[in-house]
Amino acid sequence: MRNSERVKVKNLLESGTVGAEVAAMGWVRTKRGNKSITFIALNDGSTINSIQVVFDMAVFSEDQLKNVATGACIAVRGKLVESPGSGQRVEIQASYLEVLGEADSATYPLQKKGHSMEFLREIAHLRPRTNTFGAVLRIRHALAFAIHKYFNDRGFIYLHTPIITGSDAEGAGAMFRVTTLDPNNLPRTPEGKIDWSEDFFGKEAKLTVSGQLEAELGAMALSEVYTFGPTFRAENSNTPRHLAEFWMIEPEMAFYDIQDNMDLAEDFLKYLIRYVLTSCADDLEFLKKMYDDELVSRLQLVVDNKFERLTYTRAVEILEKANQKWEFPVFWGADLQSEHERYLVEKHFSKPVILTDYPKEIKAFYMKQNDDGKTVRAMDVLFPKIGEIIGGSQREENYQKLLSRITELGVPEKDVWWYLDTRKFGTAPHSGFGLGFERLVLFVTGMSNIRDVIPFPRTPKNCEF
RNA sequence: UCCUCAUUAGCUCAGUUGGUUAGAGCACCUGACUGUUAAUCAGGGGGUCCUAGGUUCAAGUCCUAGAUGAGGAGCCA
Repeated sequence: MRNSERVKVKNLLESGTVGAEVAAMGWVRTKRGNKSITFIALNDGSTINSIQVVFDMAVFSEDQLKNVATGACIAVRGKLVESPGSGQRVEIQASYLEVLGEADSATYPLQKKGHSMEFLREIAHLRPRTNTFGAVLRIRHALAFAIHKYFNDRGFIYLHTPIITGSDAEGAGAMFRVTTLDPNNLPRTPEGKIDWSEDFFGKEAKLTVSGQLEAELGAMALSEVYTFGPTFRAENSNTPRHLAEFWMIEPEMAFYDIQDNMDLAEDFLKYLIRYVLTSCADDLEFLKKMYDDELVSRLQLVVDNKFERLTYTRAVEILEKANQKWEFPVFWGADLQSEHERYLVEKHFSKPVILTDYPKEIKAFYMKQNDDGKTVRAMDVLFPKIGEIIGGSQREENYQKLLSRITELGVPEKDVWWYLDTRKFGTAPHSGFGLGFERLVLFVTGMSNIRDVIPFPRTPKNCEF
């Protein structure tokens, strides 16, 4: 059977004409039956739902169906009929069966019954075949598509920033080294240090931790740009919210101040969630039923409410007055801890919160300094359950102020001369933010571990598949 | 990286104050059943109790170290 004959399961279930001769291909989820009739639930990933294929054992032999067990891949042809059973609108009355790939039922690891997420991580090559991962991966795709659509519809240019970087100044954490040198035979300088001039790029190279600095270069020409690509952090983070390799979206906009930046971030997040609510309703309903009863209402909460905007200073006042014991003390100048952020979002305001104007000491060198000399125009968007989902700021566009901050923090000027150049030649007020893609998928799917919202997670001590 | 917990059949787990031959459900195999919905019913096979030491007449159970996993924290997106 050829693909041209095949109809996707989603189309058969939603709009298949009763009485039509149809063909389908997919993987067997379950088989049940007796000597006279066999039922197979067939899934091709086009939807969470499987189509029921009915085999009349007067037409098919037991031998033909013997090796068609959970996990096998088959092609079937038959008549689409109204289902007398209660679980589905239509089913295929099979007249032809082709086994494309058997799956030995004694050794195939996936069963009809539930598996733990930990076990499924060990078989990440097969877990897309489960209902849960099918739903998560379809939602992940929908979000990725919606991100491009949102920006494209608003005239943003998709800018491909480098994955390998020679700059160590991004300041967002430990980096992975990229080298072609033989670790057992490293070239040395006369002083005995490693001679990086002998390496592939003639200098030390790393995997990027952020495309922001390059995105700013794009914004200084194209006005509005965004990046959407892989990002790497070599931190030894072992939490349900961190990956060593993850995807990040970083819009960067000329002429936007911090208010414009917040407006964009809020509108963007609401658009994405609304998109999934309407286009992935089946998958969300499944995840809600299986894992998280409040999933849809939590998404609706974000879409329906104006995000609360307040300054860091005001937030510290609220936390100091809160009748609550903190593991970490709250005072002006301290970085806010998870417990503080969660209190603001989940207890005090009960909706997403945007905090602005943080002390400059706890934020990056490129953020625009306020006139008070103490704070910078940073903004963090905090969400229920997962905490910080977006971090951004208005950027410092004044050459002298940026240079003095760089000097204060000891960033080598030779590493960022090109970044400083944008402030020398035609500088402009501009802003941007970073959104961790998997954090967004985590929030939208209600999964509890970030390793379960990316097909092949990379974490400390884990690089299989 | 720190703290806590866990590791027993393919999967999920039970296993009492240390004591005879380590159990259950599901999965798998065999059989029954003329429309099932994670089908049902009957029977069967299946174990390096994470690893290495130690205590003891006796260790799945107690002690030490390690490995792996999870949760919390930090770092952050």
